[in-house]
Amino acid sequence: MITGPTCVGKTEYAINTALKYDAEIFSADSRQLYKEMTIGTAKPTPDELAKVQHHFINHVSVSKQYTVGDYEREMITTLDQYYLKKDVAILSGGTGLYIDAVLNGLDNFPDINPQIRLEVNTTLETHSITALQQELKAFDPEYYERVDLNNPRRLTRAIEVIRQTGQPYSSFLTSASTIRNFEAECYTLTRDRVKLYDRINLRVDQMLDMGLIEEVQSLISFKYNTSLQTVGYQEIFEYLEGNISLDRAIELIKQNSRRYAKRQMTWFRKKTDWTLVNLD
RNA sequence: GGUACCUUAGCUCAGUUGGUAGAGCAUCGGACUGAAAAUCCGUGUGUCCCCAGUUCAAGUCUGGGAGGUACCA
Repeated sequence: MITGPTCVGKTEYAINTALKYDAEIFSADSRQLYKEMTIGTAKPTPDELAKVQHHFINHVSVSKQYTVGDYEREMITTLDQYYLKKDVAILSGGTGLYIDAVLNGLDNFPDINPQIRLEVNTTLETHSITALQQELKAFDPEYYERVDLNNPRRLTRAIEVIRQTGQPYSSFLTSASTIRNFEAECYTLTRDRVKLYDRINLRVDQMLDMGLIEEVQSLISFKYNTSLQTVGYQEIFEYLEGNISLDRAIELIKQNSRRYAKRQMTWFRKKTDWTLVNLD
């Protein structure tokens, strides 16, 4: 497994590693999954994709709602098949939750009726987050004590599970790792902070040269889909709608990419058994 | 050259009647179990431009200086 913050150089490193071990690459990137998002997600180039077989890149359409659960199930099925013919697989990407899902598995949750999520979101909008907090306190006091009570995403998730199943959300959490039929060697790529930020800034400028604005323009009808809740896209939407200048949009993309990188590093820092590789 | 206004955190700025300073953003740190490039939480000792004066006490009042902006010549 190869990970690291955005723009650290995972793509190249993964390809070289894959070539060395005669392996194929399995992406753990929640945005490169989408077919229509290419420039803004810094996907591997066609040349790079041709060098090594890639999986889970250009995997679904932006119009689809794709979840970590979908990802875990499909990945495990795909890997089971893959290991019949090859010994080494390279898992590469920067989405920490997706990596955990593959390596350790998620707990089993029932499928949620989409109608229920809509209802929970309606509660959130028509009342306030307080209503969700109270509901959580009543039906899952244990989780109520632990969650960020101001985090609407976390509360809606917990409440939708509670409403769907009639059981506390926390009752589904076991924190037990799923036993996989493979062994993982984990590497976190890093760079000096300042150099990483320089690379991010440069790459954003390159995305613009490659036609980021046109790509975002073509996706404007999907603006509210989960897939498009993505750095590089939301800012350009704002520019296209005349809310901010292009310079401001570019500045924001750089800044939000930096913050994203920082959040990734926070996530990876906890994984003390992963080997750090400084590329500087 | 004259007049007015401005100079406080990396940036934009608040600072009431004098009691040694605080917001937003940035930065930095953290959380994270099917929306995760999402979402949420926490984080501010800075020659208050400089020098002198008044005062028990000056970011705040007075004088001088430096820099900036606008208008008038």
